[in-house]
Amino acid sequence: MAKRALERLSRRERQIMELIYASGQATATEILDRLPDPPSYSAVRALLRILETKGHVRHVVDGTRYVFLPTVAPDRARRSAMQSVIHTFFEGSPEKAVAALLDVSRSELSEDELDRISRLIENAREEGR
Amino acid sequence: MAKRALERLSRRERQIMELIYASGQATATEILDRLPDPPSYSAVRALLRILETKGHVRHVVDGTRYVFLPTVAPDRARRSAMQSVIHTFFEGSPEKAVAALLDVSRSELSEDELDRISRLIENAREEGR
DNA sequence: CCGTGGGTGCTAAAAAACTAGCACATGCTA
DNA sequence: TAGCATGTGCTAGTTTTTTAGCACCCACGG
Repeated sequence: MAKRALERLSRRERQIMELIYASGQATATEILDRLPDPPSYSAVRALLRILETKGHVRHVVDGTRYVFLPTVAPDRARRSAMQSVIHTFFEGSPEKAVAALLDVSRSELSEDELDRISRLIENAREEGR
Repeated sequence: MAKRALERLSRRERQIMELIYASGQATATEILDRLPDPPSYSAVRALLRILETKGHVRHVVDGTRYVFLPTVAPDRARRSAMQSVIHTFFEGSPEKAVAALLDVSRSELSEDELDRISRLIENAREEGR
């Protein structure tokens, strides 16, 4: 699969991929429900078929339905998404990205989470040595 | 401007917006140079005109050329991008996002930067109290 | 003061994306 | 077991996107 594959998708394709990434997996119906300006059910299925042909998703059969999954491992997808945001919006600076991240989610972060995040940074520091 | 506006853009429009966000501003020529599968110069200009009509960019005149800028303040755009990534790829968990972020950019982070990041977290902690 | 290089706007047409609807399969239940 | 609900594949058509090319404008150097 080509790098930065998300960049090359059409609008709908991308919307669908994001939903699938967000849920880990999804059926046509679920996707239809969550899609903004929802098209027809048929249209969603057609898009899914295209995405499958292009290699972005695969499906497994669950009873009578198809459940669609990303072909790229979640872990890889995440890193690649994060990298891409850092590059596009933060001039490649992880520091600025962390700042924005904390800012955006300040209210939802508990003490515990902040602790764990601190620890992550400590680890990074160790490994840098 | 509607929220999550990036979601609604066509493929080329999105590619162009990302380039403009990444550079802060850009001319048609610059965009053409950086666009993957570059179209014609004319095509880029047409897209820019559309983006301007839709309110995503504005231009200022620089000598004889147009320089295009995002209409959304960089700061807002950044937060919104970060929020969106957290939601789509990290199940809404800032902690997981930070982990990935550190992971991805481990090699580029200096001691100093790590220090500054630690301080950001301390601040967040204070404010939480 | 004319030609050239580098701009711009606009339009028409090609290409790609998107969509609806039909035909068919399967499981369930009255 | 017939009917219904819920699936799927496919095709053809519409709509949107993307594109090239033409007409024009201005600055500048010879």
